[in-house]
Amino acid sequence: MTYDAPTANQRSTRDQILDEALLCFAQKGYDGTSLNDIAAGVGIRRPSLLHHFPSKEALYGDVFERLLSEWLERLDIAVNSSAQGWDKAELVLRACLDLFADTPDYVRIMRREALDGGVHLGIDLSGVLRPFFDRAAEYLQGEMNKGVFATHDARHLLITGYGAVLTYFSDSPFVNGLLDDEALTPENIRAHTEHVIAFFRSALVR
Amino acid sequence: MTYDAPTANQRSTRDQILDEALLCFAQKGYDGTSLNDIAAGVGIRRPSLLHHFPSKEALYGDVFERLLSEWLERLDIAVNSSAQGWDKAELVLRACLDLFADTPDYVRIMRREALDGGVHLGIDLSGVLRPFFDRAAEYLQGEMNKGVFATHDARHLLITGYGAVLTYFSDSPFVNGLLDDEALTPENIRAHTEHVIAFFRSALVR
DNA sequence: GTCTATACCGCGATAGAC
DNA sequence: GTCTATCGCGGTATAGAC
Repeated sequence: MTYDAPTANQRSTRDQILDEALLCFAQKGYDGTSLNDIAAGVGIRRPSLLHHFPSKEALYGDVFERLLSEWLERLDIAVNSSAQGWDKAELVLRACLDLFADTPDYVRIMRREALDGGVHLGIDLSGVLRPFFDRAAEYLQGEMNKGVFATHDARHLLITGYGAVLTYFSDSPFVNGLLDDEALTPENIRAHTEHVIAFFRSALVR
Repeated sequence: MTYDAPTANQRSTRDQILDEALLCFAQKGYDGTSLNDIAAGVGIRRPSLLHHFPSKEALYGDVFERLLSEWLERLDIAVNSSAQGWDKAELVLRACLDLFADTPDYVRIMRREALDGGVHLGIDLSGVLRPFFDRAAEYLQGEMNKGVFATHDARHLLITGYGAVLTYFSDSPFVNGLLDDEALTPENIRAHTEHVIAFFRSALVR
């Protein structure tokens, strides 16, 4: 029998902290989360946590950065695909919905940041997403002008879409109560995803 | 000249506290708001504030109760109107959108509570809104069955609508950045309201 | 009804031993 | 890399004077 090397599926302490921080920040928000909560979840003490990250703010920043890079990566693939018309819009919708289904905690943090106006981040969140927003608005407007999509205000349509896509996941504790069922079961997530796709399709495609 | 009675437009200290608390809780959340913040906004000291409300939680509860009663009151009027078909759906949408346009802070608190799952309230928030939700789902399903509305999953449609109606107001700091303009100017609110109405109309009415 | 003073706790952060 | 110990700050809440 060989020497006990760390098993491959054993994550590093730093990654465990990032995972636990994601969970706590998503559930209780920045101010509602203490470093004690996170450290306890990992099984270490608070000073040990601060050995890996210089401050609470820095830890939060790293959590958010991971979120944002995954989101932008998936968005990039969908946006740069060769699909046309509705197919492309559906690809973008699914890219977001699938990511959010995989990691609903991302959505809750994202929503909290939108509510707070990004005060906990050094970066300008809207600024980062603005290029995607403007490009999407241009695309929608183009398809409307060609008569492929029904006519709506492209920018307000995007905001409505943003709200529709995020809400089911971000407000899942509330949705649980409305549905009297767990919102985030695979079946319910699937049902909601297909609903959102069909709904936007029926509003846009003539 | 008569004796200096409190002028009519001078609100009581208690009401001033409720107003300031609404503002703070909406902007910074429950955990992000200190009683010092609220007291300072009113121009009194923290202990004086605790003379009017027994605790932070009780104050928050009163703020939320005021919000909820106004919302339910406006919803009741719309729901019990004699309108039929799309007209009734539009009345309900406008009842919410108009209230939220008047007091966007209500929306931000409501959203924060939905995110947190109602932990700061003694009441069951979803439980209070559930009767409206169920009744609305029945109505939509009935109109779909009659062929007045296009067919969608009624309950998921309501959640999508909830998200679309709240998001523009709740996430206004983020929307500011996307639009590169103040989301909550009267003109922009009006544009968004009309967009949401038209959008849902085009998805539902055949 | 508002004030001062204070008790008590948990927070983020630092220093230094092992 | 993790720990104990400690600091300073700000939080909620209470007691009592005016």
